[in-house]
Amino acid sequence: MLDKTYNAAEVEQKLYARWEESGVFACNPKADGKTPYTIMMPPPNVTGTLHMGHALTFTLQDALIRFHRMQGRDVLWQPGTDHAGIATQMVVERNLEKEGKTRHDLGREKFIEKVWEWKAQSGGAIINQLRRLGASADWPRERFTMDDGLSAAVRKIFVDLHRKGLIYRDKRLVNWDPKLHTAISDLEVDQRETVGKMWYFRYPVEGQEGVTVTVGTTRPETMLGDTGVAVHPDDERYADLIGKHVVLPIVGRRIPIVADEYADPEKGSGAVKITPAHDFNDFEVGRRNGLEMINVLDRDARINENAPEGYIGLDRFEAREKIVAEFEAQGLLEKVEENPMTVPYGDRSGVVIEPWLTDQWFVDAKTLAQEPIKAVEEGRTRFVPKQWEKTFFEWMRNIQPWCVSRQIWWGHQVPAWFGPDGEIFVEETEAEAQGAADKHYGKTVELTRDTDVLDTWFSSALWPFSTLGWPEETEELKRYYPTDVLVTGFDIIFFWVARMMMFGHYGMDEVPFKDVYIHALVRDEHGQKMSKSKGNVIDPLTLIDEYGADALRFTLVAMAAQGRDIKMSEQRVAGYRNFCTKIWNAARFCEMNECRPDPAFQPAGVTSTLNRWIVGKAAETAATVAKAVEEYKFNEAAQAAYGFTWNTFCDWFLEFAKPVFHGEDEAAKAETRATAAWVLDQILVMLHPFMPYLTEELWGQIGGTARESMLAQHHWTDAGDVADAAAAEEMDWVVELISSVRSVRSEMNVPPGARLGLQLKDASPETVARMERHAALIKTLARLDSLEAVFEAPAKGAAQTVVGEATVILPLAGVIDVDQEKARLEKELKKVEGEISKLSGKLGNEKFLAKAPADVVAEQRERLADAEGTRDKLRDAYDRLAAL
RNA sequence: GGGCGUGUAGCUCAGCGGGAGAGCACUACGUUGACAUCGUAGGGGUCGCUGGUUCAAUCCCAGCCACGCCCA
Repeated sequence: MLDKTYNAAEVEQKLYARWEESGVFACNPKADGKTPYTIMMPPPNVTGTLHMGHALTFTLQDALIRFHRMQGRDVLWQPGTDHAGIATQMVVERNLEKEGKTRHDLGREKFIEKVWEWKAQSGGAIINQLRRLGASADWPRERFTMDDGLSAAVRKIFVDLHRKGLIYRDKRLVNWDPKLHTAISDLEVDQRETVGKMWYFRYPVEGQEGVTVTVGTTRPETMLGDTGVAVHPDDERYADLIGKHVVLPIVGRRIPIVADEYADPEKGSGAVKITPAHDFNDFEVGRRNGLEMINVLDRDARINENAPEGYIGLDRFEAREKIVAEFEAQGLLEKVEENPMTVPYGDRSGVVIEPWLTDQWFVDAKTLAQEPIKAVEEGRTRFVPKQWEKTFFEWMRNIQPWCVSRQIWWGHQVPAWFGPDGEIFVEETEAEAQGAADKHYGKTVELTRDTDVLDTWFSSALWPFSTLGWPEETEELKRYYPTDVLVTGFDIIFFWVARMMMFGHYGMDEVPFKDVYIHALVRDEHGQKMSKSKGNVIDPLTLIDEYGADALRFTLVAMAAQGRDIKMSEQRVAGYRNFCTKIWNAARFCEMNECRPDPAFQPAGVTSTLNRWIVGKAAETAATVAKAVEEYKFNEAAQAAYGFTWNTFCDWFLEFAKPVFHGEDEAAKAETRATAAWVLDQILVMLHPFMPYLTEELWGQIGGTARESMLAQHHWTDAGDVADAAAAEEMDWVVELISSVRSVRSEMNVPPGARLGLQLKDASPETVARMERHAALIKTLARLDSLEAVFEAPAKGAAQTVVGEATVILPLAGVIDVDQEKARLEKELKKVEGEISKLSGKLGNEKFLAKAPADVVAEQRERLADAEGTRDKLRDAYDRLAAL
């Protein structure tokens, strides 16, 4: 006997262990005849803990995975974590800080050891949190981006790309993080809107007493590195100054005035100062005009020795104040304005990023982007929803070189060695580099390895094939690549999706995934982004503790409509917890009434209308759910399953079944029991991808020892053609009749316990037959004690309503309030008359008759006839009442 | 400035060329032996605004208003 209530916490723990032990989550590379279905789990940061965004993405992935596993596919859900270079290094450094140490005290090698120690202890907590969510990944295949195999893949592709000239070392401006002392990619820069200041400085023109050029700047300290002033070539105000020089105040440097279209005559004074070493735009201007590049900042963004005495060593913001003060003192500060602007911040460090001239490794993203762009254009990779293709194209077609080197310690060290003269040897191993160097120099020389490591996304970009053993030609690689779908949020389309596509094409010569399903962001119930600083974070684990993993999962699935963010509310989770309870209780009811699954049950073979109806509906719902999941319309799948389970199965079928179970007809009883059990099984099957725990538990308990397998690996079987339109029509009529009687009773304030007689006036023989066939359940559910077909006027004092061609009469002698009943009938009449006028208006329109499709016209005619019939019967009923 | 998206019941959202829907909330009634984490019934909407296309527009098109996100 099932417990009175479902205990999620207990069941979840028990079942997860059983799933894992029995190996149902494992893929089977040797399974001949089974089509593979593969999803690469986007590896969460090893430093991460489960948040709501993870809960959503992994629930959807698990739903897809479980669904396809139940469809008989050989499923691989490849799990793992990434090493999160900067984030992890920061975590470990913070721990060291508590001991009063820095990573430099330890040295690189010892520090890396510490990181591995940290990873062994507390890293990867998220993996266990994923288990609590019910994620059915192939855990024994878990990978980490710093694993040996994956690291070998990184070295291999780096060397390969370098040989083809697609990775190169270059001195360029990069986004420099002065706190973390590393370059970061464009994507790791957070552009924040602020209101800053625009300072207008006067630069004296050389040899022209009293003549100055005014330039605006938002970063005064960069003037120390100015090497030119630009004006627009067509700007008449400055035409005679082009080619002349200004003398840079404070510094005293003589710098040219050049003509360049970058200067916007409409903005400020029309003249701009050019600092090629500290601004991306100025860098280009400088290059076009042959301007000098003077770096005035050190790695901490302090002023370096290229600046005048008195500024050296100052922090950039101190220098700014000092420079402004100096200009003011010299009378060269024209004005200061408020200036709305965006300022770049490092997304990890939170400090202002400086464009800084350094030697870095770059990937030629432009070249690598070509194949992925083609793949999406040709539909070999498909974005769902489709509009994300635009975002993808937009970025890929304007892609900049990708700076992949980072000046940190934790990560894949760049496989490049420098000779004594700076010659670079890029090889997979030190020995190979030494060999190449020896050959190059004709003697043995000492090499030093590049200390930089690679951007974490570099290794993540290899994930779809490095996890399968690449560059080895493993059977997994052959079988599971390309993968079926990548599921992720739009925020990493650039970071990761695009880069996987670049490297996938490069390494495997094929798309890494056929579909990219982009899901929404999870926000709080007011639509605010969840963030620690706002304090509006909802912890998925807390919700799991309180409502169970299934309730959380179902909430996320039900709300995952394409193209809309999810506003997470606890109330909604509570609602779906109630749904879990509902299913549990329905199962209890079935159990109490001896509805046991019969392995020999043939859904197509049931005979009673009731059973034919529910079997048809169940099969229809299962098909709807399957189709919706295949189209990534998770909310539709959830809604279909929810509606069928609660509204059709529980509210109607089980209620219909009660009179059968309490009746005398043993054959009907047996068939209905078997049907109920079968339909309940169907419900468990179709809900399993969304609610794995509850469904698995019930599957086991209901089946007893007879079930040989767990639901997680049960095949989603086809019920065959069991649709029965006649049965559906008949049961719909029964439902309508009962609903009408209930409605009248409620509106006429008939006490719920009172048993009434029902007269059905002017019903067709078929309808009378239906009523008789379902008399027992109509009586029970509508709380009636008799049913009778009549053709004369009803007994005095009766409530009436219309169902189909017949009038339903409920004698309420002495109980009925005639005025109230009149009012009720008037309301019904008004409603139907409104419909009649709408329909007859339409059908009276010649253009409608001429142009609308015939079936639409016919349908409107039929509806009009029905409405008119109902109206006439309601009028008759009203007249009879009025005649009293 | 460019791009994308969103405005439908009090709230959260489905739907999307021919009958306005769900869940929650709300109101009334209800301990009928599965379930009060429940049942039954009910109220509630100029489908953002303005035009256009169409026999027909919440749905398609254009413009506008409001909000959100991404990129510059």
